[in-house]
Amino acid sequence: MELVKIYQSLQDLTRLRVLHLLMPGPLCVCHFQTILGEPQVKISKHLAYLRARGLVQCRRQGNWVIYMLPAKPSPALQVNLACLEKCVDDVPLFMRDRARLTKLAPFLVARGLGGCGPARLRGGATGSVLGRRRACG
Amino acid sequence: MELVKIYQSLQDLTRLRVLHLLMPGPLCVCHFQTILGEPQVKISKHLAYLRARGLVQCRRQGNWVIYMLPAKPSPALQVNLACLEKCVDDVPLFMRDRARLTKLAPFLVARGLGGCGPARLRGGATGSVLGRRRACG
DNA sequence: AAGCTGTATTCTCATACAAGAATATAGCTC
DNA sequence: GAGCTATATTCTTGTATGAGAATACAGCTT
Repeated sequence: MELVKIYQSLQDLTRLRVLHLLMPGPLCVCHFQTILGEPQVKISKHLAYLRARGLVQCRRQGNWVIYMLPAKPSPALQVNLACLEKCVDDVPLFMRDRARLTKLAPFLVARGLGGCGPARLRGGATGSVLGRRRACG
Repeated sequence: MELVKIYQSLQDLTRLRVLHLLMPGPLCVCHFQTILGEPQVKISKHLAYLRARGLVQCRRQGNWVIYMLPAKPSPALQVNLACLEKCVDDVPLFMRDRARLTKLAPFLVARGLGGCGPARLRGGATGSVLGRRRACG
């Protein structure tokens, strides 16, 4: 049942915010972090969750990974995204997210075809060696 | 976030079927059992779940308990129920549920203001003594 | 290749359920 | 009030998932 998977995906606030931010267009991970103000792991795992269920797709662009809604979303997904947008239309948190998204607009323009712009945030990284599957191309 | 609660409630197939069956009008528990073909406990617990989150209301009618959608559903709930109906419109399982519902129509007419009609199924009962909260009036 | 930046995955712990068995209740009916 | 019917709740077990810490990587850049 695809519908159930969709609802499962929508059952988390962070994921709702992510999807809502993707409606206007693709967005790169670092922007999610900036806009949502959530830690890197959290964002990344929710994106992975959505990816695994086909609610989003992604593409690597140099060092950045750009997420977007599916090119051809299923009817059920389309309907539900539309529904989500309608329901969220006057919820402060979601409006604020969109407002922040708008502020990033200048960079987004460049981002459309290129990488990311500035946008600094919390969360660092380390490094080591291993070998498993990767998410994007 | 009310929306999250709604999506959590919609994330289970049995609950989706229950809500879908309630769209045309109130229904008593035994009919859910008959139509869905699921065990009594399962139905009862999902109804309790929905009740706890305000997605359904119920009223006792003698020995039976009639469930129905909220008299005044929130905008978000309304939108999502409409969305659900749309998404489910051509899914065999849901169509079958509705078909079965229709077959029960004669009883439903009587049920509207009264109790239940026939409709037998699995699952018995026992009896003992204790004291906690009840669900309906 | 070394180091850095951006992002993903693994591990661990805690909690939310889902399902079924057993049992509890309420409201009949006799 | 005893027994029955319709429905609900408790207990138990297994699984999904959420959050965070630590770590793994990929693709720059130098």
